[in-house]
Amino acid sequence: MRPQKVLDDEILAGLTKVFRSKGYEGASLKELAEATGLKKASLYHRFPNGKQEMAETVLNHIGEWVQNNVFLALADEEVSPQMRLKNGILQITKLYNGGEETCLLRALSMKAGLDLFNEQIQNGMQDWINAFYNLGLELGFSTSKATKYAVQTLVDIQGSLIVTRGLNDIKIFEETLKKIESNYLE
Amino acid sequence: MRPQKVLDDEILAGLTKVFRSKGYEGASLKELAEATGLKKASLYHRFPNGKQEMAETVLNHIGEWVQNNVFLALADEEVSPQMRLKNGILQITKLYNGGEETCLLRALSMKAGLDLFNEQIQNGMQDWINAFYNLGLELGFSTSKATKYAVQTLVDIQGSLIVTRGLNDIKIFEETLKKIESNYLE
DNA sequence: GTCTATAGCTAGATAGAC
DNA sequence: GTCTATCTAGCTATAGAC
Repeated sequence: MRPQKVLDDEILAGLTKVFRSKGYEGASLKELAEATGLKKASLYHRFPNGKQEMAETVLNHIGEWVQNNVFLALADEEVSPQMRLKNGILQITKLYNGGEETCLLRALSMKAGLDLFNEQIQNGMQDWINAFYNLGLELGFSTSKATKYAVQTLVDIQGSLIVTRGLNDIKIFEETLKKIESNYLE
Repeated sequence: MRPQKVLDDEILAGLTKVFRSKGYEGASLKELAEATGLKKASLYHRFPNGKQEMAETVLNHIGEWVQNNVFLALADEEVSPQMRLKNGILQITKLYNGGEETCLLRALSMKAGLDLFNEQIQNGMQDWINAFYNLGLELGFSTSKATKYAVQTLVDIQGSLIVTRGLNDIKIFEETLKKIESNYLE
């Protein structure tokens, strides 16, 4: 068995970078190949269903990362709800590289991507809301307040990433994370 | 002079619909032609610089609409600041068709579009912030509070449109507009 | 498992008849 | 001003050598 020229992690990192910045239709196989260091044909060996499978794999991989880092921090029963929030927000900062990176769910949310990944996008967003909903309950919120705050938190994250990119001003993302934290803790 | 087969308004409407839903790279000339009712070659007659010019035209056209409707309502000195807000939000609902339509600035905000339309997108977003900043001042806010609220309003609009699409739940957009209104008026 | 080469198609864009 | 026809380049995807 010939050794893999590129490790799986590097492949995933390359695919992720391209899909995040270019979206589904904007990501060409040429770019995906260059970003992973593999040739196009080799990519098809790893992902027989082509571009769609590559995007699905990236979606699942980021989804797992969020589960194992963001949501785990938010639900960690070892520490206080206040501390969970702080830790969760730290993981969110990491996920979006301080506001430099866009959200993959959003990047795949133009018409073509939405049609293909409708379910993953919907579930992914619902998971975010659920994670913050549960945190709200732990902080003593009513169910309706917990829901309201959870939805607003997702709106804040998505909106601030958009505006951060549009205005090329990372402070908007940073301030929004601070606002989310103080929202829950006041 | 041969009569134009399709009125300019219909052409713009078709281009707008496609760019909004598909983004810049996702919008193909085939689709743009079908949506406008013109053949590709005819589109090139109207827009000699091709797809980029079509997107620029749509950007400018929506920008003007926003100026003449949303911002005008928000700045109308004939009525009270409270009423301006109500009217402005009505225009925003119209702009996004109650949450069914995405924001063009966002649709053109993936890498390729950002590179081409950086300036229009940045100016467009800054205009939104300025409009709400001025409204805040009229309501007696300090400059720092007015800035904070204006940025948050843009974040709310962009974020709620994303989450509305992702969850396929238009109530998120509706509730966000209500929240923006009560934010300013309480 | 990776590569070169290429198929088959669609993209954006143009020429020229009417 | 609109059309049919076509160009070239790029796309996704596959074949087959190593």
